[in-house]
Amino acid sequence: MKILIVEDEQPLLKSITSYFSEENYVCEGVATFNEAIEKVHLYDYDCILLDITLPDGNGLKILEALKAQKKAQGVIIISAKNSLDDKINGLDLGADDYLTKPFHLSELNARVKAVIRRKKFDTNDVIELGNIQINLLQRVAFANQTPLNLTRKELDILLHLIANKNYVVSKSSLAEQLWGDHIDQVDSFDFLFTHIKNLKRKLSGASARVEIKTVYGIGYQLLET
Amino acid sequence: MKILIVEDEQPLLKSITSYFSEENYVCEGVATFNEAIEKVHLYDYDCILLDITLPDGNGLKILEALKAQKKAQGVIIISAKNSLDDKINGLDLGADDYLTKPFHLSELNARVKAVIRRKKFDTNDVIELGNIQINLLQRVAFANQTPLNLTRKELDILLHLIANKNYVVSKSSLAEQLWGDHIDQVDSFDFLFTHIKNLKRKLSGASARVEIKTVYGIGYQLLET
DNA sequence: CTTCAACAATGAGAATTTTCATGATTTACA
DNA sequence: TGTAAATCATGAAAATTCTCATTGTTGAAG
Repeated sequence: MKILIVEDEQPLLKSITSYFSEENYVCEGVATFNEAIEKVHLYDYDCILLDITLPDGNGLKILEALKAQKKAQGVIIISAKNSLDDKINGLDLGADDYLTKPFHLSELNARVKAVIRRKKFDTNDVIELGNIQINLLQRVAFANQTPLNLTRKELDILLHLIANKNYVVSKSSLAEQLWGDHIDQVDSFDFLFTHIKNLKRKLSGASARVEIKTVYGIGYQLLET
Repeated sequence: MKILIVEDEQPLLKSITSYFSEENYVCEGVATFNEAIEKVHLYDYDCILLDITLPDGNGLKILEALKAQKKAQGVIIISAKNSLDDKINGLDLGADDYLTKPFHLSELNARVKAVIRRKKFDTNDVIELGNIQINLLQRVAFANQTPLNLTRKELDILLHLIANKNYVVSKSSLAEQLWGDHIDQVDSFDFLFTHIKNLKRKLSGASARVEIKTVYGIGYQLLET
């Protein structure tokens, strides 16, 4: 997951960046209107955190620019508490969520997760990746026309990996996805290993053109092949 | 679950009330400061939705009153969009969440759920009910000192029933609790019946002083005996 | 008071999930 | 490099969860 943080207050920018880096996001932070415009044209992000009160231009302009190119990233607007009317404008212009300062980083985190999820999955009921197709409504997956017969947990893992395609997903992130907040510190990832093994077997058995690469000590990474 | 809605705009009050009734909450709605104060002193609520711009007094006063008596209900403040500074005051005065108009009822619903959950469970790691004890951290349950050996799903069901003690919990509500948003419309509750059966067996087997009463056509209800 | 249809309980078996013991790989570091 | 410790893969067994067929119950309508 890659996010762009547009924020002119340096301390806040730093704390957001370090928080989300900690959460295993790839973060880029910029402090000015021009940098933001440039980044947005050059790279793809999964989510953009946008402070709309920038010194060299109104952040809403960036929102318009984002809408013009139609990439699939989510946008969360951050604003100072005295500019609330921007909320209406921002949401109208296509932002996905809105947060006023001051806020807790955990709240921002929750919203980023929600926005990314919505963007990735909610709109289309069928996900395609390489020769894999997943019908989210029926929760069934195919590789070429043939069903993969994934179990619930296997599908959950696959979806989480697809949502973070090309990025390394930590074991604890996967565990959280599978088990919600039931357990804070999982003492063993045995069950994960097993599910990953079975998932890999089914995928390669159906000659799916994806690879689940294991990243030693960290987690797993899904790549198209 | 019982909630009090304090809101002077009649149409909004009605729509909130009907929405949450639909969601199987017991709702009471009042439109004035005095009514609210009275209700709050007479009854216990799990959550109070509080519009702080009332005609006959500032809603924040109610918050103070709530803090004075220390019942365990959650409070969510609702305010018009131009009174944002109330947010700080409200949260300082002990509100649990804050929402500005206009909002989606589903968002309000999500926050109510979150607040109730936090209030019910997060603070103390051990729940007691009758002769039942549940350690939430280890997720183990006892009746008198002996372990009930509940499985994950059984414990989830029991917790959801305890959270709604004395109220009838619909089957779909339980199913959602067990399965998250995986399935929208469950076609069969067979798995629920089975888990309930096993849970009942384990509870009575350990002579726990609670009863899971089945409410024909609706769901289940947990009572102390 | 019956009868009927919808709903719920039950037990058995199938499928999935989890645990565990063992063996293979990777990495750090001497 | 070589070795040890940590991490991961694997297969089999145990535990849990889910499905299904059957039986029992409930409440509404005649």
